[in-house]
Amino acid sequence: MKIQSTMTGNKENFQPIHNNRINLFVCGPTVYDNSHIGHARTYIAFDVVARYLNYRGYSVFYLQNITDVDDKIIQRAAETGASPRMLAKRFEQRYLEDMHALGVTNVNYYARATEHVPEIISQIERLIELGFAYETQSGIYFDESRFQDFGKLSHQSVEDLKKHRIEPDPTKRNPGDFSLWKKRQDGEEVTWNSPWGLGRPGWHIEDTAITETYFGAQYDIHGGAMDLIFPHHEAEIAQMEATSGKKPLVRYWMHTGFLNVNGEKMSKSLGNFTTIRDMLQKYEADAFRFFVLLAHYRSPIDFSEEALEQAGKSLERIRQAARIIEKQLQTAPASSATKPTDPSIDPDVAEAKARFLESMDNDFNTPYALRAVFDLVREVNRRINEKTISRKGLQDASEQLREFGEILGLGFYAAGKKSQGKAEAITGNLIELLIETRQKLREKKEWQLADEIRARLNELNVVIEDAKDGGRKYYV
RNA sequence: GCCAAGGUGGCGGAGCGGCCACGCAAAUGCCUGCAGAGCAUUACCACUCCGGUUCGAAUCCGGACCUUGGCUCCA
Repeated sequence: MKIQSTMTGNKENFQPIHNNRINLFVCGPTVYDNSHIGHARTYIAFDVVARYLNYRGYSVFYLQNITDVDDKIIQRAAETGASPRMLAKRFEQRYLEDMHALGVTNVNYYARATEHVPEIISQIERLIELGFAYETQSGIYFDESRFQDFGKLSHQSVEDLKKHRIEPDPTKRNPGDFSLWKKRQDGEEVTWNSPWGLGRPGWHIEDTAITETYFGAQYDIHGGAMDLIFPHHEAEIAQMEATSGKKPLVRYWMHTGFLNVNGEKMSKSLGNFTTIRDMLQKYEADAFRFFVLLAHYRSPIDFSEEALEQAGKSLERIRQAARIIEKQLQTAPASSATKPTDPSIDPDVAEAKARFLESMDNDFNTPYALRAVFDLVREVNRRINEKTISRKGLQDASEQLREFGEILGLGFYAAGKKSQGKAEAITGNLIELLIETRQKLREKKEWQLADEIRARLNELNVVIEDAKDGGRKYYV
C-alpha cells in the first residue's frame, strides 16, 4: 500500500509504527459557523481512508480535534450577543449532525480543545524549559529561529519565510514566531489559569497537545486540507518535535485538494460558500459523496450543480444494476438457469475486486477504483441481458457490489432518498394497488390508461420500468 | 518575489514511457406494445505551447505561457 506524503512529495510504502495499529489524526473544524461543502469534501475523503484501512485489517484510531476556543468564536459571539461557549457548543452540534448526514461515521474520538487545557499548558511549559518558547506582554510565543526544520513540510526555507503580507508584531523575537498562549485581554470571559496568568491557548498548540495525549510524540498519518500545510502543520511539527526531540512527528502527511467554485477556493471570507445543510436540502448525501470520490483526494475539484447532477446519474447507474440483480434473484429459479457452456462470472468478480483493491492501495485512488465497479456493473448487466449468469453468479456479484459500497460509504442498495416515512405504510400499499391494477390493464392491452398511470406515478417520483414479467418499481 | 498544486475529448475525470480509462451527455442497432432501463457498436481522431531524449512521449528532460492556492484567520 502506498500513500503520497506531502513531506517528500512521493508515494511512500505504507508501514505503520505499531504493527497493525494506525493512529490517524485529522484537523477538525473551528466551530463558529455552519460547515460548508469544502469541509465536507475533506472529511468524506478521510472517512473513506479510515474505512479502507479498517477493511484492510488495520486497527485504526481516527482522532479529530474540535477547535472550540478561538478568536473567530469570540468575535462571532460578540457580534451575535451569545456567549462564546454556547456558540461553540451549538456549532459543534451542527457539525456532528452534518457529518452524520453525510455518512462520515468513522471518527473514533472528537477531542475538544477546551477539554485539554492542562495538556496544552504542560506542553508550553516544556517548550519554555527547553528554550523554544518565550513570554512577552501579550503571551507565549514559539521561537522559530530555534527550530532548524521550520518550513520543511511546505518546502520553504527560513529565508523564504521572511517575506510577509501582514505587518509583524514588533514585540516578538522573529516575525514568524507564532502564539502558543494568549494572555487575557480586557473583558474576555473565556480564560483558564496558567503559570502566565489568565489566558487561552493559541490555535496550533491544541493539536499537538491532543495527539500527544492519545498517540504520543509520533504517529502514523496526519490529514487536513492543503491550506493547513502552512503555517498550521509546520507549527505542529515544530512544537512536538521540539518538545519530544523525536522526529518525525508524523510518518505520512495527507492533504486534500480544495473544493473550488468557478476556479476559486470556497471560503467563508469570499462568501462563495454553500453550507452542507443547504446542499443536502437539494441533493442526496450519497450523490455528493460520489461527486467527491470521482476525483482523487489530492486534486482540486470544481463544484457546480451540473457536476453534482452528473455524479448523481453515475451513481444511479450502479444502483440500477443493484436493483436489476435483486430483481433477478427474486424471480430466478433456485437452480442455475444457464447453459453448462456459459462461463462463470467468478473470474470477472475476482478481477474487479483485485483492480479495486489495487487502486485503493495506490494512494486511495477512488476514481480508478470506481472504474472497477463500473466494469463489474457492465459485465453483470451484459450477462443478465444474455441470460448467461447463474443464481450463484448473481449472488457473488451482488455481494461484491455491496462490499465496494461499504468501503466507499455509498449505499448502492439504498432505495434512494425519501423512500421511508411514517404514513408510508399506507401509501406503499396504495401504490402497490395502483401498480397491480395497471398490470391488469396492460394484460388487457389498455395501453393508454396504463401509460397515464405510469406517467402520473412518475410525477410522484415512483418510477416503473416495464418488462414481460411485470418489471420493477423504485423511488427517487 | 518565494513555495505549492494544476492545465487531458462536448462535460466530469483517471493514467504519468508503447495497448484500454471510467462515467455523464450524443449517435446507430438489439430488446420493448410504447416509454425507461440494459446490452452492443460508433464518434468525439483529447492531452497549454516550444525545443530535446527515445524505435516510441499526455507521461522523462529543458524553456515558456496560463490558472488556482499559501506566505502567519482557513477543511
